Amino acid sequence: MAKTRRAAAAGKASTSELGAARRRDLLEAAYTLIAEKGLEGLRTRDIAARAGVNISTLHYYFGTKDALLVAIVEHVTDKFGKERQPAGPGAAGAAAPPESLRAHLERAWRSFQDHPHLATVLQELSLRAQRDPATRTAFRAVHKEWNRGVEHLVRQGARAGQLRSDLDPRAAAAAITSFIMGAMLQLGIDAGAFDFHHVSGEIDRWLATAPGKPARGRKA
Amino acid sequence: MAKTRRAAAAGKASTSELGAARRRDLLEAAYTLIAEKGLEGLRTRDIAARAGVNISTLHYYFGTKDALLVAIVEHVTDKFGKERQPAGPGAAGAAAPPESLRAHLERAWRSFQDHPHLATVLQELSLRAQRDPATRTAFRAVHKEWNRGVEHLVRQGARAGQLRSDLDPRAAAAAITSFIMGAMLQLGIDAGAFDFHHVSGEIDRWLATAPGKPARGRKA
Amino acid sequence: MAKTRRAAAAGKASTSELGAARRRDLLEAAYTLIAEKGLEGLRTRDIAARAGVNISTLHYYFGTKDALLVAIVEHVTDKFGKERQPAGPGAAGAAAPPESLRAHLERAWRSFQDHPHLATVLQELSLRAQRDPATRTAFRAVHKEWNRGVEHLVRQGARAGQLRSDLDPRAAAAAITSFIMGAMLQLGIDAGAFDFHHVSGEIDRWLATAPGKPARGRKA
Amino acid sequence: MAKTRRAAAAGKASTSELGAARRRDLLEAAYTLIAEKGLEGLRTRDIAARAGVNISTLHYYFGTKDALLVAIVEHVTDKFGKERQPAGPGAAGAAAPPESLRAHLERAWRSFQDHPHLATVLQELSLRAQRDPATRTAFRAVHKEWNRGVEHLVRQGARAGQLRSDLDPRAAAAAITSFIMGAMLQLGIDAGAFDFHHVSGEIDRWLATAPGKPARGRKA
DNA sequence: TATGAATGAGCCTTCATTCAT
DNA sequence: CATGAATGAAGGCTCATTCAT
Repeated sequence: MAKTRRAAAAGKASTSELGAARRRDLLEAAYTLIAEKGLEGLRTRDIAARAGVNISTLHYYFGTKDALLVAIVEHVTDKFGKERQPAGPGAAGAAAPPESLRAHLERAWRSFQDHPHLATVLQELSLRAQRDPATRTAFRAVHKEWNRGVEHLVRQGARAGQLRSDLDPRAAAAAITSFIMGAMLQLGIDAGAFDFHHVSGEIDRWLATAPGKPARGRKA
Repeated sequence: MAKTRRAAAAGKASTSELGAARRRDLLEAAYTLIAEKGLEGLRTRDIAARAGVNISTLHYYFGTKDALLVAIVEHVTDKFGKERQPAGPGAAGAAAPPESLRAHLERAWRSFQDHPHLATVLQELSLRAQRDPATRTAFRAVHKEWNRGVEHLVRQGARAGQLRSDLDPRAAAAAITSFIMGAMLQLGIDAGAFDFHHVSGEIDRWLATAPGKPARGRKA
Repeated sequence: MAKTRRAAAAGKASTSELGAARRRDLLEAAYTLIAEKGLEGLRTRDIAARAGVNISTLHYYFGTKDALLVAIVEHVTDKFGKERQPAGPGAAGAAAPPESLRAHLERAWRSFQDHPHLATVLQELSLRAQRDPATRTAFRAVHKEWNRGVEHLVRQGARAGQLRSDLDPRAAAAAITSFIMGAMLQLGIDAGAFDFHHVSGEIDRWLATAPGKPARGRKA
Repeated sequence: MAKTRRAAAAGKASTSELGAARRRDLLEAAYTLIAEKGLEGLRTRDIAARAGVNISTLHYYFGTKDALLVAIVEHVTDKFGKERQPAGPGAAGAAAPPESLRAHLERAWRSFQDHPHLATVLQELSLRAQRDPATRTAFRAVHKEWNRGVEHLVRQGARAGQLRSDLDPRAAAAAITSFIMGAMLQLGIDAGAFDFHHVSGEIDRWLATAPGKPARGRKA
């Protein structure tokens, strides 16, 4: 792998409804397996088996393992995007009350809770992105969009008086997204020693207008 | 790999001075290669080749690739530990003036700058730790020590009046270390869109007693 | 195959006596299999099996199927060279009586008779040489040497008064070697319709000084 | 391939005009690809692609790759036959002046020059014929016809007094056709070291009545 | 202590072929 | 007639590991 000898000749295959379904099945299978075994332990045979198709079918749809991996990024983007949708700038147009930063952190947390694989897969892909240009390109979009979303939240919070007015929205967003990613990493290493709720509460307090009392948690 | 067919029978070999040197050479070679190719692309043959020994020699010293990987964690711990030493709790006993949080962030940053491989290797191992118990166990120590170090810093900063007094030191430390790890990840994906200095400055401002004006940076 | 992704990293492996033997075994196995199944049907697994070693051993010694194929050319060169040795320019230095052209043709014929695979393998490689530069380079040497040998024969024959004096030795040699190769091809297609003895006798007669009577053969 | 699991059930399909055209397109595509990539590199998908049809269509018309290959022989026979037509026995009935042997060689040469693929394909099929009975059977006809044609030429030349009277027409024809085939092989290996014109001139001289002076060519 | 040689298990990919539409 | 989708059976190659020396 790694050095794609032949640019994926396939990928075009998804004309029919059924073809699209097969593609989704394969991507979903790959997604789950990445979470379970890591990219290091990902085998095309296993993907095909879990999707209930022959391994040749996988190549028929994606051509190459590398190509499938790139497609996975988009797949995850969709998954992840849907989770964060309510916070997206687009949703802000409605009369819906702006979501607080705290709520965003909570929802991000819940999202990872509900989709236990998401965090792992995201990290795996992040790492791969550092070495593989194709993955990187595809992955940047996710990050940009995510950062922009949080930036928007911060701006709203500040305007609404919920957050300190001296915040640099862009930098704050970068800090927050970084924190979330790092938190996932630490949780993976030592779930018992890291209380997401508690820590995210602390962060919220840093940014809040009225500095409430520090929460007394059992661990942090 | 993964399922070690035969528990590492070796590992005992490091009695002599020369043996210890060979071990170090191999570990250093592995360390560099992990940074360059990732765990996914790590090959025992390459490690041996870079260390200038036969591949059998590698197995003589480490028995198994898995065993070598565990040893790598300790190796990295040492490396990383030395970098952070001045900030370590142990160093606090001296009369040395307490380091500011800002300084810590800056130094962490510089440390990654000086050792460009460190961040990558740390991430790779973090990810592996999530799946491999042996790695996890070995890796937890690093994180715990690191978190404790930062916690100590926060406590000092608060006591010295440089940081807000209402901080939860433990949670703050967890947040900060998480941020640093996440920042490394984001930097790997899109170095151009992430200004570590600027963002860490923002964080520093959140925790500082006197909320200075937000820095006007080009990007964040 | 075809486009060697990685230039054969191996090939160096033949230091010891035993290693050289393994190499020879593998080449001999490949040689036989090419004759039996053709290059089209040549499988590395079969080669290894016939040589009585694991397929990995084959790659240990040759690195690539392509590399092995190039090595085969040299192997065949040796085989073929030994057969033609008496006619070689080098052998002419001795007091040995010069070999007649007829004798050369006869011996070439007997050589192919004794080594039934030789002709087939030679043809397969000739064909491959037209497309693969590596094979071509290695194969040109054989042809050049062969042509030179026959040219020498013609010159000697003319000088000795056995062959017509107006021959262009170089052109005659080219014609003769071409004839032999083409004859092998025709024999492969329709052995019953091609009597090598008879035809080569005819050619000999064309070049001879005293035009003897045409041989009355059963078929030609 | 090789061992056809299911005897070609198709092949019957060519009733309509359009069907015949499709067949021709596919054969022509296969013919070109054999010349370009060799039988070893011939892929049914490539053939279909070059013919502008789906790969299933190929199987609809020929059933099997093997069957298509047999059909190719006939296709080539036609092609080759048309080129040699003026020299064919059939054409001899007319009052057309008999073609000289030299002219035949020249024309054969020009034919290969004009149809650069022909020689290659012929050789590929010759080789295949040695192993595959079906191909062999189909291919023998071509050779027989060709040999008979040349034999006819020789006979005419002798009768007309242009060629030596002591020739064995059958053997001479076999020698000449063998030479041509071998020459094609050598040309493929080392075009720079083989001057067809010069060499065929030499042969012509051997057979001619009046032994002219050997041509002084640059190379042979 | 160190290594050259050898291997078993497995990986990604290819390709001729089939079948429902 | 023609095709898109799917597959079984390899095929070349890799890699961690072993073992005699």
